[in-house]
Amino acid sequence: MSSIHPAIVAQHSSAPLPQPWLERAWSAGSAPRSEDLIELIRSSGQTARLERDEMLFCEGDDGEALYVILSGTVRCCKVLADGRRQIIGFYQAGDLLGLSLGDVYFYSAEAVTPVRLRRLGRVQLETMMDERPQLRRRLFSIAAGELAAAQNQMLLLGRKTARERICTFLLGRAGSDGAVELPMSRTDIADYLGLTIETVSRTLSQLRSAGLVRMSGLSSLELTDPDRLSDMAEAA
Amino acid sequence: MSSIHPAIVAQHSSAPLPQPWLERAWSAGSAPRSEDLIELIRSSGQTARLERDEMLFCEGDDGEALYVILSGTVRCCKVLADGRRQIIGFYQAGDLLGLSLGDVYFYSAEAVTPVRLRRLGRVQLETMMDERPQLRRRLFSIAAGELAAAQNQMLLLGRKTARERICTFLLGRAGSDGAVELPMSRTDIADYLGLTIETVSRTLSQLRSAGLVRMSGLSSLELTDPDRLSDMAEAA
DNA sequence: CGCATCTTTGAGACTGCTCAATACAGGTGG
DNA sequence: CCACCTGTATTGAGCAGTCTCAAAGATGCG
Repeated sequence: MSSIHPAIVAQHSSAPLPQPWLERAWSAGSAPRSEDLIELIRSSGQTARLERDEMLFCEGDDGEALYVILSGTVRCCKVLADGRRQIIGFYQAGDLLGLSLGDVYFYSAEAVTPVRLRRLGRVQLETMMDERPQLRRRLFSIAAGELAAAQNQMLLLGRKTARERICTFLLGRAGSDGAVELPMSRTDIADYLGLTIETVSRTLSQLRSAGLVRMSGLSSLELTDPDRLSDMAEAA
Repeated sequence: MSSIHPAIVAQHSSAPLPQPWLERAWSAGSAPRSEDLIELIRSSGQTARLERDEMLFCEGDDGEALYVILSGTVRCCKVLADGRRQIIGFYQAGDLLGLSLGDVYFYSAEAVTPVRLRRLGRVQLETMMDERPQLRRRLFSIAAGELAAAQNQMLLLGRKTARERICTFLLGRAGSDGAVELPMSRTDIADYLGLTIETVSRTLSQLRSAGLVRMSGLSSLELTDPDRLSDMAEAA
């Protein structure tokens, strides 16, 4: 049950920081996430890298560090004894991982794509939090956003139809131009939305037939009618 | 994967504070929730009361206060345009409400039973947090627990069968003696577990026929075989 | 005691799942 | 560069668990 630990490579780079996933999923969000926090952690942590499908940490491991993703996509998941899996969320550049710094991590984190990230030890983090009220508030606010996202997902999983789930998912990942990148597999999408891969695939095909999305390759598509899609996301 | 052991729970001198829901749902929890925080808020807030079904705050309202429940049960829920409802959680004496102090509340809070609670303004809370590192850590830890509970619920809603959901729910609410109090209606339970009232009712009847629970009235039952129930909670 | 509400039980329908076959994409070697 | 091969995605047919609709049985309140 211990995680494979990635090589820690002391290395700096200043890649662009795309909008974090949370910002979009959390429409009622408080202040826009400032980059200072991320900069701070980036500058005080160590860099790590993950291969595709490599595990960053495992459910049950000691929660010893907070991570900032510099590039790539990470999935966090919980698994039942018989293998059924629920993906808690996908995280991308600018997002924080392992925020629930209890004694242990409550979920496993794995790389969907190759990932670069920075690691900040728990002690170091707590020191920083004690010293900087502003950082503290920001982290609290990010945790609140995470909670709000989780609750939205509970609504989706508990009460939405397959089509609504897919539409919600696509809208949540769409850029302002309607482009959607899906670096994760259909299986990952299914496990995130509480469906099977077949249902995901079928539903996407339906949306395509209905002229709501245009698909260009397996991992990228375009929303051609976001308004209608938006209606479909919340009402059958 | 067997039984849950709510071992702890020492006797408290004054008001009997039932174990907060979080403690039980969050098996991997950090330090047991100390009462000092609750005492602190209790002593600095104003008391409020709610009638049955009365609303404390509504999704979208300004998140101006944190509440501690003194007695009674509260449900927090999110609702879709067409009325479908998802209950995010049930909260009881000792639990905190409105922790996600963003600008607005992300869900509505309503009284399941008559409720007494204490209210602490946001400004007041932030002052207290700045002054007391320990309080701060505790609140952060509680928020983390809330997040963990939400993620467990995502697993339940996304991947568990009706029977598994009911079993998980019952185990989560059982005292050490196997007694379960259900102050909420079947509709509330259904909306919490992502089911319909009929399915809830049928499943409870099945468990009773199978000799796993004994029902004494609508709102209270007893787990007669927690181990078997526990198996059922995670595997069909 | 009577009424309104909630719960339980039943029968049938439907969404999404399972199992199975085909199609596609990406990488490998000739 | 193309044929091959493996893993993933799509499509199809049938099934099952849960939902819907409906009625009867409890419960609680005035």
